[in-house]
Amino acid sequence: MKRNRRSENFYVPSIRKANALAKDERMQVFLICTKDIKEENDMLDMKYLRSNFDEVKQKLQHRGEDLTDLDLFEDLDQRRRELIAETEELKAKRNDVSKQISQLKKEKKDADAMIVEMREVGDRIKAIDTELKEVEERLERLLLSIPNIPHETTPIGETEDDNIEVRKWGEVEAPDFEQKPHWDLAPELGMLDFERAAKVTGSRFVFYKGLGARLERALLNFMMDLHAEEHGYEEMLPPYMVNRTSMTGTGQLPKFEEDAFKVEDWDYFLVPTAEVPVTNYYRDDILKLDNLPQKFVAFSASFRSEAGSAGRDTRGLIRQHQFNKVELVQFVKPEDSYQALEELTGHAEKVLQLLKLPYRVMSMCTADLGFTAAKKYDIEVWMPSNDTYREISSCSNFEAFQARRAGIRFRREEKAKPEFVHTLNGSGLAIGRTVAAIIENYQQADGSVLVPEVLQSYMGGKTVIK
RNA sequence: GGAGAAGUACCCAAGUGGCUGAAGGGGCGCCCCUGCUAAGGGUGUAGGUCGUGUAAGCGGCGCGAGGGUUCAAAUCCCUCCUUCUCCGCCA
Repeated sequence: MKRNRRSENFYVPSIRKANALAKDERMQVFLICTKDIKEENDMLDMKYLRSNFDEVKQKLQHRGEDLTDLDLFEDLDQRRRELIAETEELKAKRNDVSKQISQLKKEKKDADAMIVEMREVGDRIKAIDTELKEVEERLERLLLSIPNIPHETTPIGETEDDNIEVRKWGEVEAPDFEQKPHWDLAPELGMLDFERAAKVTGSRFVFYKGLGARLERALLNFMMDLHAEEHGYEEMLPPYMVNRTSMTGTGQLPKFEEDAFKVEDWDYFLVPTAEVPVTNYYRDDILKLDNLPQKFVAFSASFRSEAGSAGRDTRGLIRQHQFNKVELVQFVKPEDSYQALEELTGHAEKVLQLLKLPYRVMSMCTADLGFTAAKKYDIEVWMPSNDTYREISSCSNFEAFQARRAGIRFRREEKAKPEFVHTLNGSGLAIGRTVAAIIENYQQADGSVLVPEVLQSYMGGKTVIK
């Protein structure tokens, strides 16, 4: 019988397993496992959870999540270890006796009694392993459903109103004419066409055209250049579809499958953000210390089902099913991650500063943190049509949460034990929302839109769109 | 899409049921010899993870992945994944 019926390596096999299942069995697996996730990644370290159970539980309470399942942990964990002890004892015996059988056979002696005995042992091992597998799957599901633990500097709160403004940049000036929302102005200027996109695809899609398309492309190039050349990120263009294991690695799955677009007949998903492919780039890798930090800037389209957002931001570029985004991703040593978060946030802010768009930075409270982050800053740009600030970037430190799920580690020294890296990411920025902000903030009384100075060279010298 | 071939440790690679709980090279570490130096000799070299233990250690697992046959699987069977070659189709 195959010996590795359970996970010898707690992180690695799960990835392979999922990939192995990815193609021909995918239909079947999808049917069976959608609600029955078999990933063997865990979210919180089991040993850590075991010895700090009450503390973890208390910290998670601020997130307002249902934690009743968490109480199952201790029982499952104990049962798992009992079963392991049992099966391993039997396997040790089998290994030992098999050697004796081999020896007897070589000497042409009778080994039938031993063989009969081992047959029984084999059956018992099989039975125990079956139960063990079941227990481990339940444990996995449990661990995968536990959100990250908030950092101590994350404000404790119950709603988004408890988010804290960290800083504000730029002056918001009310002009002496009535500003049009971008969804009115841009179609008038021939930059965007929502109606035809609705015809061609459906709601929450858009055609960019003329100088609108040019502006989007200018922003994309401007942002990529800034981060690659000034901020030290390596440029990357990732796949727009990823497999289930990747989505699980970064924490979009198993809990939030309804938010993603799934490719029919494939166990692939359209990326909701470049974070997924870029972070999973190093899945199951052990990085060398010299290679840390690793910083990537990636452009991709992002696809979101916006399930549960029906009726919100129905007009304009703010909430589309598909939007372009430049994403910053970092892999860093644990002790550097909070400084890295400040830097990364600063890199995203820099874009708005150069575009001269007013913004503020909010520290997300425990209730608004999302499933995966330990700490998160949202950068919100001034949006005249809403008469308020709107999120244009989200910068998070996941600490080891994603690294643990995805098996991304590093070694401090040649022979040292691998440790989990910390991962971070942030939009730098969401391009569609930036276009909206520019159109609204840069519009003139005559209905034209000025081109921000830093973009003019990317726009073939154009200074105004009219 | 059709037809073939292959996946073994950092790399190359041997290996068709028990002496392989993985030969042999290369590389790398250490030691020695020699100042004939694009040289010679010796020696060491799974990594990881899980369980157990204060620890040293002990034990389980490991040959792309998953499953099966067997007392026993890198080795036999099934399924899948990936890579390569040829044909077809195609941005």
